[in-house]
This record gives sequence, structure tokens and C-alpha cells, in this order.
Amino acid sequence: MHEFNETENKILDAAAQVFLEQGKAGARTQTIAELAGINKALLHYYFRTKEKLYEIVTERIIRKVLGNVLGNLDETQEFETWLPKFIHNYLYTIATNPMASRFMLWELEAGGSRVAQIVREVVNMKSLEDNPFYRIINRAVQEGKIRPVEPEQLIISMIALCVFPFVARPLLEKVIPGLDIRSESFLQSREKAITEMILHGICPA
Amino acid sequence: MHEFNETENKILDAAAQVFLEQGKAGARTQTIAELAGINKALLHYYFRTKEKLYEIVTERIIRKVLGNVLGNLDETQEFETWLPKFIHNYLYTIATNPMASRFMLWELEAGGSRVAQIVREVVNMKSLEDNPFYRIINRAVQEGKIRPVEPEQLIISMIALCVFPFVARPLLEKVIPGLDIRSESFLQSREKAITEMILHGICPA
DNA sequence: GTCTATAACCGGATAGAC
DNA sequence: GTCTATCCGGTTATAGAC
Repeated sequence: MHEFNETENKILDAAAQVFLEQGKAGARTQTIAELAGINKALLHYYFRTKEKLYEIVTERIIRKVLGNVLGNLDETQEFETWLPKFIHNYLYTIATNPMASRFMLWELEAGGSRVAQIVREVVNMKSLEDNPFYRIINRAVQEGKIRPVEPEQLIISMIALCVFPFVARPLLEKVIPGLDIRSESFLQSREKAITEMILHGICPA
Repeated sequence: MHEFNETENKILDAAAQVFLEQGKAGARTQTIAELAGINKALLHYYFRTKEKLYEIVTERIIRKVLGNVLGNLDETQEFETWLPKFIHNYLYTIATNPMASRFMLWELEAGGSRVAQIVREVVNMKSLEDNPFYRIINRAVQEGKIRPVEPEQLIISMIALCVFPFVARPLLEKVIPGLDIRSESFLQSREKAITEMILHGICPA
């Protein structure tokens, strides 16, 4: 990754904010320039085109978040200690990086290739069997610690349970009165609910 | 809801397709007009502006899907028969209406007010306690059929587990080789995984 | 109602001075 | 490196004939 000078960083910060609020197509280079305290021409001088600027902005943020969440999965831990830690880290990383979810959604709509590429890089895997998730789950199954679930399904479910509230946040907060997805109390409830659901479902105690 | 004549319907169908592929900002009225077999002027004659057209298109599709999924929740059924039916219906409704997920995401990004309004209308609820979901879960808890979970959390989890694979489809299919989210075999696996996870988690049989 | 032609506008990108 | 001024392409929207 490049090093950026002070002006470039001002532009990148402003761009992140405006892209986040307006979307790629909706964002105006004029607005970005104003927010950065410079003018359009300078923006083009540094980043050539709006498209290029967008790519750099989103890639940095996505890489940072995915690196944190997927970057160092410790396969050596026992499943029952690993899972709660993973959930906690995932949940709080998303909560403290609200931009990442939206950018990732937009990338999904654009086909998802760039995110997929980043995922492959940070997870550093070649095949599915090579995936740390997959290995951790498979080992737990073989050791009889969990039911013989399909690893893909469990992986998808873990991610879904963590990510979805943030993706659907505006809707959920409007439909469920008083809900505040980013509040500490919700995060704690959510963490507990996810861990318990994965470990025990809703069967009576 | 309005009735639309033949030309209007041609425009609406074309618009749905183009908005879906290009997004609201990316869509060109020219493209929509061509696909509908008419010209831009006529499009404006019927719908005034692109903005207005977009609102009508998205509202119709979202209303249709949400109506199907949330419209007639039968509260009288027992929880353990109700849940699998709900999951099945939800999953297959999303799978057969791929447009709805994307439009709903865009609406979320736009603040989610319109979807929230539609949700309130089709669920026909005033407060959270008025929500059929909430009542079904609360009854099951009181009858001791399930653990005393927080209803909001369980509702969010159910929706998350169903919706997420479709939202993240492009990424998942790129990262997990050979995965086809919309295939019958994936849908069956997914349905089983969701139902089992909610009912029993992953505790060993 | 439906078309062609065009107006009016907006926004990204560049030229060129400093 | 940074600015002002301007260009130019593309897009929505409308005027006006049929």
C-alpha cells in the first residue's frame, strides 16, 4: 500500500465521508473537494478520476476491517473458546467501523470481485479446505464437540448473525421502536444471543 | 394502488430491469425507454421524472415480497410447526424474487423510511408487542417450549439467517468455489441448517 | 398518445496561469 | 502544488409537430 501525503489524506478522508453519504454515483467531486478544503482540479491532480479515488478509498477501509476480522484466526484454540472470541471481535469491529458495511454492500452490487480478492488475500487461502474456518469447524466435528454440520452453512450463519443488524440498521431501528443497534446494551444482547443460538439454539434449558 | 395501462406497464417492467442492473443513479431513462419499446418523452409523459418512476417501481416490488413473507403470519399455530413453515416460505420467496433484496438494500441506504412504512402496513402493527412475531415467540416462551430468549434478538436472527446469503451472494459464490446460492440443493441445505440452528444450535446430538 | 428535435443543465475533467 | 476558468460529454426534461 502507498504512503499518502497530507493533502492526499485530507482528500481521502473527505472522499470516504462523501461516498459514504451519497454513494459512488451520487457523490460530487465538488463536495469532496470543498470538504477537504481544496478544489476539484487538485483532486484530479492527485487521483486522476473519481473512479480511481473511489477504488482507493473503499479498498483501504475494506482491507482494514477484513484484516481485523479474518486476518488472524487462531486455529490452535479449542472451538468452544474460539467461537465466542470470534463473535465478539467481529461484532465490535463492525460496530466501530460503520463505513465498512456500506462500502462492502456496494462492492457486492458491483459483482463482489474486489472484496473476494481481498478476502482471499487476508485469509490467505487457496481452496475451501484451506480456509481456517473450515478447518476449525471440521476438527470440532471430528472431535465430537459439535453436530456434523455442513461447514459452509455454519460459516454463512455466523457471518449473517453478526453482520445483518448493521446492514439492516435503518430499517430495524424504524420498525422496532427504541432500538439502537450501535448502543452498548444492544451489542451485549446481540453477542449473547448469537453465541447461545449457535451453541444451543432455542431448546429449553 | 393504481391501475396501469399497457404502455405504463411496459415502462414499469423495463424500468424495474434497468434499475436493478444499473442502480437508481446509474440507470438511464434512454435505456429504459428503448427496452420498453418507446422513447424518453413518453416516459416523462407518464411518470414526470425518473425519481418518481423509481419510487413507483421499487414500492410495488417491495410491497409484493413483504406482503407474501409477513402478510399472513398465522399466530394460532404452535411454534414448532410455525417456525419451519415461516423459514421455508421466507427462503423461497426471496429466492424467486431476486430483485426485491437489492431494491430493499438501496432503500436501506436511503434511510429505510419507505420500507419501514410498508412493513408497518403489511404487518399491520402499532407497537412491538402488537407484532405477530413477538406474540408467537412470547407465547412459546411462556409455555416453556423455548428458552426465555429476547424476542427482538430472535426475530433479527431469523431474518438474518434467511436473507444474508442472497445479499452476500456475489461474494459468497466467489469465495466459496462451486457454491450456487439459488440452486435447489443449496436452498435445501440452507433451510435445514437454519431450522436446526434455531431449534438446537450445534450442540452434539 | 406518441414521436423528433432540442433546450437546459449538471458534473467530471482539463488548460494554463501562478 | 495549487488555483481559476472553461470545456465538453452526457442526461434529464420539454417544446411542438403529428
